[in-house]
Amino acid sequence: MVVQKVASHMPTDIPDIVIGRLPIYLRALTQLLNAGRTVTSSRELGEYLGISSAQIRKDLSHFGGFGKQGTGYDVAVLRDKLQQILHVDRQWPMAIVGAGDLGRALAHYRGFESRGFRVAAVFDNDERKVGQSLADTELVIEPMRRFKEVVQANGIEIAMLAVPAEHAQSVTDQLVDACIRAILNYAPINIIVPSNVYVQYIDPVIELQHMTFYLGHQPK
Amino acid sequence: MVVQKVASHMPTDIPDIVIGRLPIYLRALTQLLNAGRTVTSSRELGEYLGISSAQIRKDLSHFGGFGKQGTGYDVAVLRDKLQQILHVDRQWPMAIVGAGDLGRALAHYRGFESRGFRVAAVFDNDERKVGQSLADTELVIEPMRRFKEVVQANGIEIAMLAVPAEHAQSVTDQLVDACIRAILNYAPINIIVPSNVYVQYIDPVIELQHMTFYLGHQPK
DNA sequence: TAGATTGTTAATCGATTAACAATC
DNA sequence: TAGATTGTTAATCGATTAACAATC
Repeated sequence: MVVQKVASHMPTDIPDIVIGRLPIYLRALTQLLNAGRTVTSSRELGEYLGISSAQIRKDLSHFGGFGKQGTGYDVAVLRDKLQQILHVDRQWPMAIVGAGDLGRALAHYRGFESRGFRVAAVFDNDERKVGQSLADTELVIEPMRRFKEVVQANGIEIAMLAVPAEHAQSVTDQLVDACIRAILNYAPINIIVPSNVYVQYIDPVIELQHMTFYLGHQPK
Repeated sequence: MVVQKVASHMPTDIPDIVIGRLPIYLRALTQLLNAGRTVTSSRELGEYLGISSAQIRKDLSHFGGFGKQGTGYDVAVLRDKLQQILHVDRQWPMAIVGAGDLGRALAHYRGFESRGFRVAAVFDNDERKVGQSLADTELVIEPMRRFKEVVQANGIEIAMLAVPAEHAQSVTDQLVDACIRAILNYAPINIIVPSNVYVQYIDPVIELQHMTFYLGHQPK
């Protein structure tokens, strides 16, 4: 999806749709690397991802020439370059807001660390949840009144929003007030933010409905 | 988002990018309806979603004229039309494959029913999990060897894939073998399917990396 | 009626692809 | 060298927007 613009203010002249493909390339390269591959080509990568080789070369050319004629790309080199371009050659501390089933699942997810992120804090306003620690983590659920303080103390700029839809906007306002700059919104609702805050949406139903259009009329 | 094509075989001549926006419109209309609104306009909807009014009118015009000059759109009527177009004027039974934290969070998610979906079965291959029932649901975790049978008995055509990346492809092959036609893949890996199977991806890290590109270089 | 807003056409804008010289 | 593949240019394709007649 990739449906709503990331933000109204784009600090580069590289098309946002190109930026959106870079993480896909990075993920594929990591897979190739794990499979022991050392070189690849735009043709191979394209066939694997269902993207034309020309598009991959064009996308990468916005950032420089990373390949070698006749040979292709060094997988490790290209992965490192993409990590730098996407600024995930470091670990970004993140806040999870909402400690329901989804927030907890995200807190336990082991796939962030290797890809540039780390869950630094979890918040919820339910007093029964505050103070609970999350199994297999160092995390303790904090109350929202401590949000700003904890965010500042940990240099957090990214929040994952996992609260019920009816609270999403008011909680978003708190995130913005605490100078959060990027929000991954799991609530199935549009949120309104200042133009210097980036928002991406994850709503499984949106993706499911996209597919049911094509599935057509006769479910068994 | 919306980065990989939904499928190589498109059964209509309406652009897939248009189809991808319809669920967003539907979600916004439901919100408006919940807020008690009875009419809206392409201008209002567009401002709310950050989309031009012309685009909304153009998108809808692929399916007919649902508005009234001078007045706009009846919210309930347009919502019903979009539900029909997207084939969510019914409930699609779905299988969840993988009963880890994420699979369980999905099984407990209360947001499917009102939007055209229902979790009909949950599967896992871990014998310690098989037979467990999921709190507040009618669901009992089934072993994968029963997948085909349960899928057929329940008329399931959609699966949500929530297994570790290293098992995603082999499990996908099992889904395809059981005639699953649409897969929502939560594993952070590209999966390969026949061209008549639709796949959508949800990978939070992809969305996060899209945003860190813009966040730039100095995390505090 | 006057004001508002649709549905649609044509113009613009931008993204993708094809092709190929350069070169490893 | 011959074969392969890059990076880039120009052509094509497709999506978005502007504009407006129709009309509620």
